[in-house]
Amino acid sequence: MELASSLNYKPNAFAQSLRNQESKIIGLIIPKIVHHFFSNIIDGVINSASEQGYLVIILQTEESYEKEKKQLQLLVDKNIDGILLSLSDMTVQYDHIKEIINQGTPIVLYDKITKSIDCSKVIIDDKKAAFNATEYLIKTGCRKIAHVRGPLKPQTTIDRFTGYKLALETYNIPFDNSLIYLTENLSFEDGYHAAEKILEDHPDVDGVFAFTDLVATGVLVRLNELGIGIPDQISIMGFSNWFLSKITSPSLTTVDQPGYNMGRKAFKLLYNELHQIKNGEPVRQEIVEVSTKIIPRNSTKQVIQ
Amino acid sequence: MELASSLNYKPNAFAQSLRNQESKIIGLIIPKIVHHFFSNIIDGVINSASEQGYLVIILQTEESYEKEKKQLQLLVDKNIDGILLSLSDMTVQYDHIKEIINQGTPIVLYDKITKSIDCSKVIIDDKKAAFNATEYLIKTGCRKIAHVRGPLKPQTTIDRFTGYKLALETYNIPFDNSLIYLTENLSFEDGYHAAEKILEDHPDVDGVFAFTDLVATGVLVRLNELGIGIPDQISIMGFSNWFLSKITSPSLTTVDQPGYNMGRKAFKLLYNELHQIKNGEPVRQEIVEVSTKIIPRNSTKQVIQ
DNA sequence: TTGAAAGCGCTAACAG
DNA sequence: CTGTTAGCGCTTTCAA
Repeated sequence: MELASSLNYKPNAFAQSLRNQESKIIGLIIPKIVHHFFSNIIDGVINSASEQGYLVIILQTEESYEKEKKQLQLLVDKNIDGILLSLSDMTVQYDHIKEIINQGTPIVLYDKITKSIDCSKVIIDDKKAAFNATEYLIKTGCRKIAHVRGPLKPQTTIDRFTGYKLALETYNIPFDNSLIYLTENLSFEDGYHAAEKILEDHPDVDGVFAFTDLVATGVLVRLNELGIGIPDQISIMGFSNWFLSKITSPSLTTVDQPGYNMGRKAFKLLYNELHQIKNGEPVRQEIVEVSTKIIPRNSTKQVIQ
Repeated sequence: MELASSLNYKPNAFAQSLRNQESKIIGLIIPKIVHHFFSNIIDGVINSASEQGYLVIILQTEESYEKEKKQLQLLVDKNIDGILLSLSDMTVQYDHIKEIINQGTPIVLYDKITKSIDCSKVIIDDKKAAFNATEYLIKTGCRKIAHVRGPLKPQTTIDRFTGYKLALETYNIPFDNSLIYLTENLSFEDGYHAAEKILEDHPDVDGVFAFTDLVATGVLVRLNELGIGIPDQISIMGFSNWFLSKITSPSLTTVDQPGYNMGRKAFKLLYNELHQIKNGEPVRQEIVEVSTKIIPRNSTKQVIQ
């Protein structure tokens, strides 16, 4: 041993991997890296992984089903030990994922998940969070609340829409389908244009609940440009607590979605499975729910007591 | 071959790596993932890497010299084929990097570099870009321009400071050291507090050139709060063209620093070296300069013709 | 307790 | 041109 360290011996990672059938590398598949929420996820995953001696390969799906399949295959072909995956918005069929799990590579889903796959997951309760967000708008006096939602298929967009609807029902506000605005890309521009349509269709709207902060920011900037008072005439509620929500004028009230923590939890679940597999223990699927909370800022009015 | 594909044969990546002494994995070391500029870098690197069949392991230094050393070692121990590195702000000594290069793992520096290491680099001309930014403020009528700079040691902060100073000289504006504000973390909060100090020390300042958009945004938000007219009383110039600079009120004039492209170029340089090494060709160091440009927005006045 | 050897799965070299 | 084999460097097993 002394000789080894005096010669500055370092074991060869390839040979170790070949022999032990493990790489100490995991894959992290993300829809889009440049989104603030997802870069927080990456941060959490990388930090907790490195605490356990794992490295992380990152790939993006850019919301494409084909890319999701391709990136998963790349990771499996490299014999990584496990995968953290957030589904692309285009993914509605899950055989490619189930197959990988069946072949022995554990997958943990986070954020954008599906009930159709039996595996560990890290989620937030989107329905509850959207309910709370909408309820908050109602409690600040809003009565005609538009919802700028995302694409039809993903579970998150469905759940947040459902939560919105449920809050209206609970407070006896009639649901009006023409107040629902569908956006495809969940981009700043989508929000920007949605704002115009909302005003055109419903000049008397007094609140907007957007699917995510980026969209909410688009709405906010456009309403500002059009001289609409925020929150006096129209209140805006975002979702995710992106960094930018702190610096809009007025600052954006939003739902905090703790990406860093979700990243850490997701790695933890994967690590546990890896551990169980190595020790020949039965693998326990776990579903961890991370809690959200409303961050009151200045795009909404005071709650009426 | 038919039999192989009918049995769905996939070569074992561990054995391939062991045999060929290459992993087709590269390492990317980044100061802080959650910064918009760096997530663009990641995006560019991952995309161009995957075009050539390479995967990317990402690690952060969080501006710590110790972490930089540690992360480099982790990558080398995993036998990755090469490393893309942006120096931490605390790194002033480069032996750990030179040693890795000497032992045969190619390193390409990007963004935060040093002249002391002889290797391929992707840079912008910080001095020129800062000169242009300051010149732009002068041409819009500013005469008393504060500079919120970063830490003393990194080359980028030095170069941008030098460019600022040079522009003042060129336009016969006396340099005043009390207009230089040092920030340690280059954070939103740093800018926020700097704004207060600037006003306190120099109520007649008419322009602020900040080291980066995050700092500029902090300045902008605080000046807004204090009722200062932007750009009428004080103009603000950022640096990097982060996404958030588009959505501040007023929107922030800034210098576009093309992260995505820099990421692509950096991978390209590394790939070329890898190629040259494999073919036994002499390795050519290259220094690629990516051009920047000013993005005029509403935190500055019109250029006086 | 220490030491030797088999084998992980591939590729490149070499023999037939 | 096809088929066999050595060896990459490690770990684990088995023998001494």
